[in-house]
Amino acid sequence: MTKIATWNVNSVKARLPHLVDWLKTASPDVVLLQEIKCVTEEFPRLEVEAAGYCCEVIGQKAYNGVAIVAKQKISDVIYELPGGADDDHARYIEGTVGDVRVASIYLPNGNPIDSPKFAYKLGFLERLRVHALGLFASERPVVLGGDYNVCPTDEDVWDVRAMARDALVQPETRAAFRKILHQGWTDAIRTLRPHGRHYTYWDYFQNRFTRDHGLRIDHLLLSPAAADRLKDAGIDRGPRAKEKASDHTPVWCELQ
DNA sequence: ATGGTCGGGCTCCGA
Repeated sequence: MTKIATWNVNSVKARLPHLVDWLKTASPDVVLLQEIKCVTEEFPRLEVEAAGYCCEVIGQKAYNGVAIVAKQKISDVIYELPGGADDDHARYIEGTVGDVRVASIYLPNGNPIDSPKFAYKLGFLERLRVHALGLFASERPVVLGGDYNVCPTDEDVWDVRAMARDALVQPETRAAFRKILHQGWTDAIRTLRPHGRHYTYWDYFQNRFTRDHGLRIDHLLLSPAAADRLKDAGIDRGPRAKEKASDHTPVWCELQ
């Protein structure tokens, strides 16, 4: 059994105790991290290795940054999403662990929707669609995990009215996400829990977590070869309940 | 009713 998780940690340095703790208690084989918020050289490699994990990292100063953390060695790594000639954001890393190709994706937030940030988000989704097509065609087990900053349906939003102007729920955003899904990818959480509210993110404001006013924006997309092996998936709210928590919590799946 | 709270890096940006 292989357990693969995605977690936007909102600063890997601020979250290091929580991360190491979760590696020990949840014992995932692979964790796809987003928003590490440090340059590559400052990633806490020694502490993660001491917990029994390898890491591959692409960071930048202050913002963004993604990593793959795995018990086994990580090979054939690429450190950016192809097709972004003038894109210097550290938002994509992809590598092979065992026989599974995994990607850690930090999709642009895209707010406000009348700014260039929204166009950048839609452009990134289109680049991801093109790249995902190649991964899909490989017929390998592939897991595209990350903070997609997309609420696929209204059921993934605690308050549709409050979010109406938000980039995470716009029809264009959802259409671009669906275009990827429709290649044949399986949304691990929605497949195992077709109904109900299963949030992965709660804003720091207004005690949103304790009131379960959240969003489902962190996703694990599985290629058919991976989906055939899907045994379980879940959202571990434990880390979000802690003091000094990230605003996101880990989402995981188990492949046989 | 456009607030509220984080993290990073340095007086404000991004989420």
